Amino acid sequence: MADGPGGGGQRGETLLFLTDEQLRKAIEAMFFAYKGFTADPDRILEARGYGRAHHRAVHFIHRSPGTTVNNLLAILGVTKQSLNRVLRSLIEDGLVESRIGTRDKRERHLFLTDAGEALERELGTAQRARMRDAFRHAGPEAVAGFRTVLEAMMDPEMRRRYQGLVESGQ
Amino acid sequence: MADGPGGGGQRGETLLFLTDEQLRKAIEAMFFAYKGFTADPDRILEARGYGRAHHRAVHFIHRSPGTTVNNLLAILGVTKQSLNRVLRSLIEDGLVESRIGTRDKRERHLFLTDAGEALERELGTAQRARMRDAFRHAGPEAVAGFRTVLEAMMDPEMRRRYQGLVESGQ
DNA sequence: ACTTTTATGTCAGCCTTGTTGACATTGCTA
DNA sequence: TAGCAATGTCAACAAGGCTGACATAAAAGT
Repeated sequence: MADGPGGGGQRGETLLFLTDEQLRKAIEAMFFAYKGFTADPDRILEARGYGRAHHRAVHFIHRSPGTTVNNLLAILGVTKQSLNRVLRSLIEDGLVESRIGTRDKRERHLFLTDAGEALERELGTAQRARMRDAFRHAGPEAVAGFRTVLEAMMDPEMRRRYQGLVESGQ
Repeated sequence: MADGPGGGGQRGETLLFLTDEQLRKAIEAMFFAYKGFTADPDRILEARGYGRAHHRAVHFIHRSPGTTVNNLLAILGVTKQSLNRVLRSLIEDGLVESRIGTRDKRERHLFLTDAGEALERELGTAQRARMRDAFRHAGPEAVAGFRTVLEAMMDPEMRRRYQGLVESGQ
């Protein structure tokens, strides 16, 4: 009972006394933080006539070069029609290249062109800068806690996918 | 140098060695977690023919009953036309009540009706349950870190607004 | 060999939710 | 009384979700 705010014991099966009020604050924090999280890329994208959907596509193609359309669909969790609209404009603008698969010729493998990499760098640099500043202000223990909570908040399937991405790089 | 991943010293002016790789993981965690964060409310809203914008309006009216339209505009960060569309449907459906201000009769003070409170409860319960589960799995230190990082990630103006909300309840 | 399934692309149309610009009303304030 | 503030509303547009339907090519199964 002398555990400080939130009470508790060990990680994993902790007994936390969380009031609705505390949870509501966390919910609002998530809302406001996500606004900040997307603010910088949004500004850059707007100048180019792109939106958040383009950013997501560029990001995941950059981090997994050669990924297939189906892979991307699963990660982004949108319909192929929605993704295709975005992908088409990126290909037309010369930011993404789509190569027919060698093993399976039905698949399209997606790559960023030099121009695509340049945009990714611009977006990623801005977003990482914000994240880095937040991390520096919060300190290392906070960063660890942040990642832990975020992972616990994901849908199980997304968490699996996220952790798969983290470990294997594909 | 035996500080574990991320290195570092004390909070506030910590020296963190953050690789782009680590930051990219955090960025993806934020993306996937936000999906989970909104997933449950989205399902409930869809059944009622509402969207996320309705949820946000209902949430902030619930937490600050009697708030004005201008207040809500500032918190949500959208145009009045966009908010008005959502607000109008909520009022028409009898979830929100708009009362003319007594001191300043130009202002409209917004309240949830019983039906509005019922919807808020349904949405809030689902979202808090997810947050609570995530917090329990992560443990108290993680929760503190989570909140700290989120706050640091907000735009300064939004952080001011958020902290104002937290402390005064208005 | 034939059939089915898979991967992808595309067209059309709809919805929510954001935007800008213009304009009207009411009421506070200088 | 003039001007500014708070709100509502109309119109038009864009991004990015969605569904449904259909087409093609290639792999896989029988």
